[in-house]
Amino acid sequence: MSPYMDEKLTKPYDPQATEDRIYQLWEESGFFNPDVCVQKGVCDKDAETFSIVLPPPNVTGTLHMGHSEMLAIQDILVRYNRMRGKKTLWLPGTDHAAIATQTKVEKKMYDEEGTTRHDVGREEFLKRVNQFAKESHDTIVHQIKKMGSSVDWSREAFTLDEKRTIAVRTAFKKMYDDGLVYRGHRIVNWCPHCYSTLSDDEVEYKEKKAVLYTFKYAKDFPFAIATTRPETKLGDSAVAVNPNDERYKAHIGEIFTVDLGHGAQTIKVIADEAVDPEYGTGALGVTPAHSMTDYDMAQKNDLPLIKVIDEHGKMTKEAGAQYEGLKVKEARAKFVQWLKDEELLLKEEEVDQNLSICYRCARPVEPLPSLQWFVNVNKTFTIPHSNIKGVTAGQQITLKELMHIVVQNGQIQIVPERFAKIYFHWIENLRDWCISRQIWYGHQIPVWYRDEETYVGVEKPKDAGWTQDPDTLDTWFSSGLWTFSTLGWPEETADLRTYHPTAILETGYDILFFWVARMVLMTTYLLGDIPFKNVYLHGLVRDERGRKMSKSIGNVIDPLDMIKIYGTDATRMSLIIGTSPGNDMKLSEEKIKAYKHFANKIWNITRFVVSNTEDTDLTVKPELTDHDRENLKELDALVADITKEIEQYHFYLAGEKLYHYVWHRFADVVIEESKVRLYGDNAVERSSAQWTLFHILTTSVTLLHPFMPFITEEVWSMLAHDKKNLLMIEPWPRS
RNA sequence: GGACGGCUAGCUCAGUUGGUAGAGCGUUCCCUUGACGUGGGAAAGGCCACAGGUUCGACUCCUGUGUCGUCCACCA
Repeated sequence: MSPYMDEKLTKPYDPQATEDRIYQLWEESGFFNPDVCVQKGVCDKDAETFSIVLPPPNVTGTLHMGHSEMLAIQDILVRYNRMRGKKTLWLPGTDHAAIATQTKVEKKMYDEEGTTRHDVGREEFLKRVNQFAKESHDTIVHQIKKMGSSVDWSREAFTLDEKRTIAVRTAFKKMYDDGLVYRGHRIVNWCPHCYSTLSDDEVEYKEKKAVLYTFKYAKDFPFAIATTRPETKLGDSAVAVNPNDERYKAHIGEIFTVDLGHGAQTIKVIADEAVDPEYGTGALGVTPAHSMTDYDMAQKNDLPLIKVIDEHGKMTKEAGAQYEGLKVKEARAKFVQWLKDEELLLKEEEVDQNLSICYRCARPVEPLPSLQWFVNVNKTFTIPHSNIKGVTAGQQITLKELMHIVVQNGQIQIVPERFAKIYFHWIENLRDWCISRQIWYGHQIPVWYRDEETYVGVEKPKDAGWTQDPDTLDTWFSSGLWTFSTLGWPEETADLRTYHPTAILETGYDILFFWVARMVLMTTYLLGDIPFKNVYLHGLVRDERGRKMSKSIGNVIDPLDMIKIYGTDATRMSLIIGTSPGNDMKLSEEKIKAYKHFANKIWNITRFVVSNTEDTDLTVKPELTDHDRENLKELDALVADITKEIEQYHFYLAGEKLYHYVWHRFADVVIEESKVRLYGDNAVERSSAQWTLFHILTTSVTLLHPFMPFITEEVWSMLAHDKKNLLMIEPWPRS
């Protein structure tokens, strides 16, 4: 018991002088690591576990408010459960973020030395990316610590480290052996600028004005077609009409030979339900090589693919000598001119078009045929064992079905619930997942070729003459394994047995498909289990006007700036209160400031309580007045309420209720009423008030700890009680 | 085209088993009271988007409309 008030308490609360010191204290205690907690008796060896994996931030990224929000929510969950006596693990790591990182380094190289990756070669380029990632890694880790995150750094992982590489290759090989991974010549989303494939989810859409051209393939062709991409028509092999369209019915099955100025081209009239008779002329030029839907029609009707656009976004030889090498737009102008000259062009009109663009560079995506690796989501395979409700070992099942069933049967609960519907809808529309990328940074595909042979394995084949597939895997392939690759899979480690499935995955709704769904896919397939029992989706942090925070608008609020000015606790509270799962939040500096005031209030309450209880032995509970009994009853009700709200993931409510209680009940009412009693000469009233104030304060900071870990830990250390432990391992109050 | 979400005090948002509404910030007035002016006290301010329906009673449930936004699909 300290007889004197800590000197710090005589001054206003200074987060800057407190937070780093406290974080170091926590780290040194080892309690972020559940093994240490077991060793030191903080929790039982057989205690119930609570585990979450940190959604790994991009290794080359910097902390933004979205990260802060996610770290705050997860830290609340983790600290709460640790205090509840669970064996609690929060496993951190970073993501190599293949294309994002590669692009960053390429840009840096180009800006600084004017070189491209091809100038320096693959090996040298990767050396540079790795170096860059390594440096950047320390920045993001430091920033995660600044948020107060109680993650177990001893278990830190990286999606591209050695262990994760083994996991990725093991997963790939298993899928290959089961026929779920295949190499095929398919129409893929191709970004000529990034020079790589994109998955369907990486394609975004933008409304744009476009010209719809109506023209005939030839003067004697019986009808016209309409298109916004005339240049692709050089690769047409059919024209499709609706089978019920009376205008064209008679022509179905006819075959025409036309010449669009680059030689003979065979056009067959086919029927397909997908054709809308109302649009354009009701007849659709089928370009199997450069349209997903046209490709499907081509498959059904056995039509040839004529690739007229190449990977650089330029016309190929097949488009004709006069077009070869031209950019798409140039070719379009030239071909339209040709149509005009030939008097084949009937109409030009402006229409709205939904243009496919690359999510990274926002440039148009070219669908084109390419030899790539895919995950087959519709192929049945035999699941060797299963912890999945409704699925038994040995059953025939598809990846799609697995993804669907674990949410359908409630084994995975999504908060807010409405996202389950969105998830199901996504699965329904899901096509095979293109997983190969033509970039260098990432997991190189574990496939080796020698002449006509193909070898798939975890290790490179021993004998000579093998060449590894140059492509790398979609970054989400490796992050899909995250909940168990971080725990040691494919080895059957104690961690894997203890902490998997994880309790909850907390992330932004914007990566529900990219990541959450892929984790479900990988885990159900590889482990026959779920990756997590709950999914909590937070909204996006926007600026005070509801706009996305972006560098170009200049409306970015940097969490580190806010931490510096207002402290981490205030920043965390501002991201928790007034928000609800799945809904975007608007953040302003004013809001953060308000919680800085709250931190100060806690500080001043502490000063008041400490200075008025210093002369008393608080370990002995005195006789309590009825009034104080009422006060404690109210506190008990608060404990029950806060516990309930956290259990239900209502952090915003728990935080708000704590704020309200501490300020407007405890400070404004209980403390105010206590003054007369503390300064009066009734000994019973006085000691009852002292004990009660002290008890309410210790309970309040305990309840507040998950939300505002720094100030509460600091206050705890200055209270004159017999509890020497850190607040972070103090048992959660019972009501 | 389909689905989903928001629409509650000037602003940002809560409101979970239906009983005519709350918080923060802001505004106005008062208070150098011995924890705190990063404070305290008081006050103003809302036909809870609109229209129907269920009900003794609806911000809360149902139907429809409007509006803003998001996601998905896609017409070439």
